[in-house]
Amino acid sequence: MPSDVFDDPTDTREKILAATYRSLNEHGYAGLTMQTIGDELEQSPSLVYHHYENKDALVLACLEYLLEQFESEFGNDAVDDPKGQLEEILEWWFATDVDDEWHGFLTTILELRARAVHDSEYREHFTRSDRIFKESLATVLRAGIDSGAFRECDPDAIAETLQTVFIGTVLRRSSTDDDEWLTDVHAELDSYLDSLVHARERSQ
Amino acid sequence: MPSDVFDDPTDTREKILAATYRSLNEHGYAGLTMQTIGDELEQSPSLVYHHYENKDALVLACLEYLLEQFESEFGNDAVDDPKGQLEEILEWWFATDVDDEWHGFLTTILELRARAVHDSEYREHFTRSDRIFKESLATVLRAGIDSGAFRECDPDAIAETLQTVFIGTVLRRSSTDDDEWLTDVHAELDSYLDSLVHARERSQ
DNA sequence: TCGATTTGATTGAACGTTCATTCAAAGAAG
DNA sequence: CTTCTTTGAATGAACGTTCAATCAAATCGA
Repeated sequence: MPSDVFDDPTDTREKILAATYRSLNEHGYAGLTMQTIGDELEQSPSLVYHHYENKDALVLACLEYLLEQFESEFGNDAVDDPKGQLEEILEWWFATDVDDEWHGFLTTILELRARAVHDSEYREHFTRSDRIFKESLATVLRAGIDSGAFRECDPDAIAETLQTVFIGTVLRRSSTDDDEWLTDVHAELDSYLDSLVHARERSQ
Repeated sequence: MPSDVFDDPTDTREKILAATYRSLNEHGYAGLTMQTIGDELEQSPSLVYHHYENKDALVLACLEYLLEQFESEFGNDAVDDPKGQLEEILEWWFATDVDDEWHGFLTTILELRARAVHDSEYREHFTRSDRIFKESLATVLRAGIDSGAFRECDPDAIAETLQTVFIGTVLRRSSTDDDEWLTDVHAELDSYLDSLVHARERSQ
């Protein structure tokens, strides 16, 4: 996702969101000041106040924008190859050699998630975004069950589980220097899916 | 763990750590000021500087203290009932009606973990603490394999996976308003352990 | 068409606050 | 008296936010 987002923002509001995102990426939330946003924007920090109420409103708007982007990209359209799609998602998630843009994106979102702990506006956002993301996973699973690629299982429970693992993975990757456990977890998750989700050989 | 920690700190340094922990719990890292620590301590903020270099050194010392506490409590002593112990850990983790002290503790640690994203000192701490915690889980698993309660499986990989799920769970709980997914994830994790870790009926 | 007027965008300077940190001096203990 | 502990006041930097002042473009009236 990170690539195409904010690629050619035409209007000022969008430019500001882009600058906010870049600034967030570079300095993290703790290092995010109206000044760095202004620098990134190559315009005065005061300009931002002409378009957004205050700093938090700005960051929330940025978050909202990214979510909309996700929705329009991965919005639940028809799933043609559930098994392949699930594998693809896992590959994506566990890729170790992934370019830093994607990892930076995840880390940025993660840092904002930490703010949700003590800020209800952020919490509401992530409650919603988790629901959307989970639904997106569950859709793939349901399609697989319908097509016989997956056995009769609880798509919602599995989607929630996958999401929890994903989130845990992102957090661990961003907050430790180790990476070796990644392949272990990936392998275990494959085993889990193999034995509980993927249809048994020649059962359909 | 939260209960007994900092229960009767005798010397000043420990009192300061206790006050830091309480302040962290109440206001979160973002709201942590030398002033609130002083208030909690019922002494002047300047006193803290007589004992600790600066704010970050203090928070890191606090984190370190909590980790030592964990090590001395759950340090790898002999495991007598691996299966029961594993279940106990899971119950603990997924308990929804848990008193807020435990949840507050996890949330506090989590918030500090978010700092690790942009601060290598914190990152080093969590790298180490993850390793310790994982080893603690792996010890239980290894004991189970030796005793025949668990089948031949990769204890390290499973421990890493469990830990990833745990961390993901804590993060999701602390950053969203939902809780329903908790039981789903717990159930899936049980299935996973049942089919891949627990020994088959009457196999030993 | 051309000047006047409004509107929105943009800026730089300034304000007020919060906070970590320092330090000289007071207090307590032995 | 000396040493360690503790304090209150002061410092200085960082930062979010405000605002009066420009400026360009659009709108309008005649």
